Amino acid sequence: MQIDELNWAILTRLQQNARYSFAEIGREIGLSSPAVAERVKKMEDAGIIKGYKTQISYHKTGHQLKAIITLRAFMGRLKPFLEKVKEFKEVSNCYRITGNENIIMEVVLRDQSHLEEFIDKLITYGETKTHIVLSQVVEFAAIDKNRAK
Amino acid sequence: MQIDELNWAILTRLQQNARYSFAEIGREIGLSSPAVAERVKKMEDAGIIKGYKTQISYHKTGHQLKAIITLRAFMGRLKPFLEKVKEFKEVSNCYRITGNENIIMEVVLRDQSHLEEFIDKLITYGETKTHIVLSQVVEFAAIDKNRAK
DNA sequence: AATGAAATATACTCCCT
DNA sequence: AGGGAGTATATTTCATT
Repeated sequence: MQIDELNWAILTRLQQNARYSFAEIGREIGLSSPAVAERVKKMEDAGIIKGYKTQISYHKTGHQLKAIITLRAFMGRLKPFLEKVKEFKEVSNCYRITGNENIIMEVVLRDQSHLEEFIDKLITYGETKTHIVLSQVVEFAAIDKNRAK
Repeated sequence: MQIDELNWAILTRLQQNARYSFAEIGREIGLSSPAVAERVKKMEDAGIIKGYKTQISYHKTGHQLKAIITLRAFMGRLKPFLEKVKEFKEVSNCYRITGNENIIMEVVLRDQSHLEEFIDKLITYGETKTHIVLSQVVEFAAIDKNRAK
């Protein structure tokens, strides 16, 4: 499925604010609201739009720290980890990557003792390296048509 | 600001789907829609809710690869990098972290030549290490009340 | 802080082009 | 693929408790 100018205009707005109304988007790009709704529906069905998420502050929900943890899995322990990681509520994002480490994850934690606990849960799977997040410089930047320039 | 049971119930639903209507949330948790709207407004004002984002497929928007790149900045080059990184459209997320590397970023790229180009842009700022993302095991997991258990 | 009601706005469905 | 009309639903505002 191709993404034309109008669909990019829609995607730009929905990435900014997922609660943008179809009517408002339509007004801005010169389309009726059913037309916007139909385009959005098609982009959802095509998998271009994957979902609508609310970002919440980890800090204001009682979590003092965010960390990036890499894992270099022991022989035969990668698969069990991949099964288990979905159950770890601390993990916001987890990627399988190339390189010396197999896994990189973003975790949100109550405090340092919670970090300690969490690292302990990982030791049966592999060697870990922990990096505490000091600040977030860029957060969830939108993908735009000209990203690839 | 405290987050009571009802607010957690709202946050859970909005994290699942940012386009959930207040009326529907209200029906599920036993509140009128103005009550839900008011609670959401307060959580926005308090900074608990930071925004509503649409997730789009980088693959289906013409980007073949995602990578995690770490940067170990040269002396005096961290600050210039922090200014500049916001302009790099390739960067979705960028964190300042503790440890041997100062910076970790998630980047979305057209193809390998685009990766090469991008790494070239970074060489004046520091040493980089690149990890190609093979798959995403956990994506944007919701923060829930019991994450911290 | 929540409700119910009224006014406004939006979304959805259907038909037409 | 989009417009327009009609209906249903949602949001917003406000008075009340």
